[in-house]
Amino acid sequence: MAVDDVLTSSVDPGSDRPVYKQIADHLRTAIARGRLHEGDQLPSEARLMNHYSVARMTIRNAMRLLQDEGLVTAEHGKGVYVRSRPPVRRLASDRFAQRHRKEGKAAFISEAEHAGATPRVDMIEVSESRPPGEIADRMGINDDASVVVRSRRYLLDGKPVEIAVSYVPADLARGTPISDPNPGPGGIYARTAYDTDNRPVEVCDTVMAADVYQLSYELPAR
Amino acid sequence: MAVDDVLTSSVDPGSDRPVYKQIADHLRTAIARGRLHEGDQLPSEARLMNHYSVARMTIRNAMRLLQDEGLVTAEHGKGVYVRSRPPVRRLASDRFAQRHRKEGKAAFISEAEHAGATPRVDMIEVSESRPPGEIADRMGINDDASVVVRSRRYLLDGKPVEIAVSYVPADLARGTPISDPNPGPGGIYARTAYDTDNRPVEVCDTVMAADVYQLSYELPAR
DNA sequence: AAGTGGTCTAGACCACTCT
DNA sequence: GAGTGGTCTAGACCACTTT
Repeated sequence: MAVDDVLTSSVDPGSDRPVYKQIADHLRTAIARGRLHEGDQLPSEARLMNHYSVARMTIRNAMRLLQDEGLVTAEHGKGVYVRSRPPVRRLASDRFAQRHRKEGKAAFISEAEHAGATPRVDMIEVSESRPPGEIADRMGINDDASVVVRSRRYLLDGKPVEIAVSYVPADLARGTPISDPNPGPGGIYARTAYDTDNRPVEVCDTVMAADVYQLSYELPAR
Repeated sequence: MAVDDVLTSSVDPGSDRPVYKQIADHLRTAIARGRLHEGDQLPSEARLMNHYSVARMTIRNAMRLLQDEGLVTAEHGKGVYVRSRPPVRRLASDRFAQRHRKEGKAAFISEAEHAGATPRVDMIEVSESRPPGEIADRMGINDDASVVVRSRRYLLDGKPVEIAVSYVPADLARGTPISDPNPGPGGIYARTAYDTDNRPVEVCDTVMAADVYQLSYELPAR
């Protein structure tokens, strides 16, 4: 069995490198060298505990590392597998833009349901305040300028997978549906023509769960 | 103290939602609502254990969640802080392309040293094989076409932060420095003119550690 | 020395999947 | 029912930072 081929090495408890990282190294190398192929099941936690003679937490820390790296996925009750297919959702550059153009919510829900998950969007907050320094930089405005901040959280099956915070200059947003917690169908982009001159009209910070998303971009070599 | 303002709520052990996620929710909300500001220190693990009456692992799981979300950073011996500055490295779209154009290694090392970290690049492997199905799709070539696979791992202070695997059609790579494990100064892009026709000449999969990188893009609204 | 997060042990019970 | 990963407890020792 391929699973057993992997269990050939041992760890050095006296090493500077933590044991769980050494174990993760072994498994990562096994994947990189093709001893574990896409879709293969990794040895179970019990097996790995037994092989390396360590506690379960140590194995789980190693597994978490590989999950964070996107190399494997854990399936409750089944096992841990070498990642083969795109994960739940993939965002290519244009699709990404497309989704955010539609201001997320509706597109997120339809995509999630298509993937068989239960979506939820909550923590919708709208407030007017000063932008963080970095945001101000990116918008090319002053630190003490006023911006409308909109934040939401996206959940799949109760699990938060994305947090989006967008900033729009207050003088552009005031009195428009942007400053309404529920902008209605179409989202804020149903409004047109904010791009009358050359200044940025929105900055959106998006934080996504590393084990749920796979981002894919096409970049010019230049 | 701001730290104590956060410790106002309790968890429901009987809830379907795991306790550590409930705790993460509390802290996340505190950050979102501004009760914890950028740069603020979160309550220590000991404090949180005491407040929520849970084991340390439960607190650490909550913290890990927030770290994975990029909301906080842990500093050994000091504390956990609400993320304020860009993390170790930030990759804007063009800088990203730029770095990979230079084929990573040299740029990575100079950037890392500039950030005060000790860089290492290892696990450099070059082999000729069949592309994974998804890669073949992205390159617009057949599953049984031959590609040159180059993989490397980037480490900061011994911690792997990035894994890059690039694929180049074998007929383009064969006999060129691409198929040499050490392509010499300039990397493989020192070679010119692979873009004679319209087919992709390289696909590069990059996996980055979620708590080290911050990706920033500018996307057209279209 | 005291406080912090990092690693690790050795258990426990649970939810899920498969047979 | 057996096997799997998910959550949780209650400790321990360590490395790092600050006082």
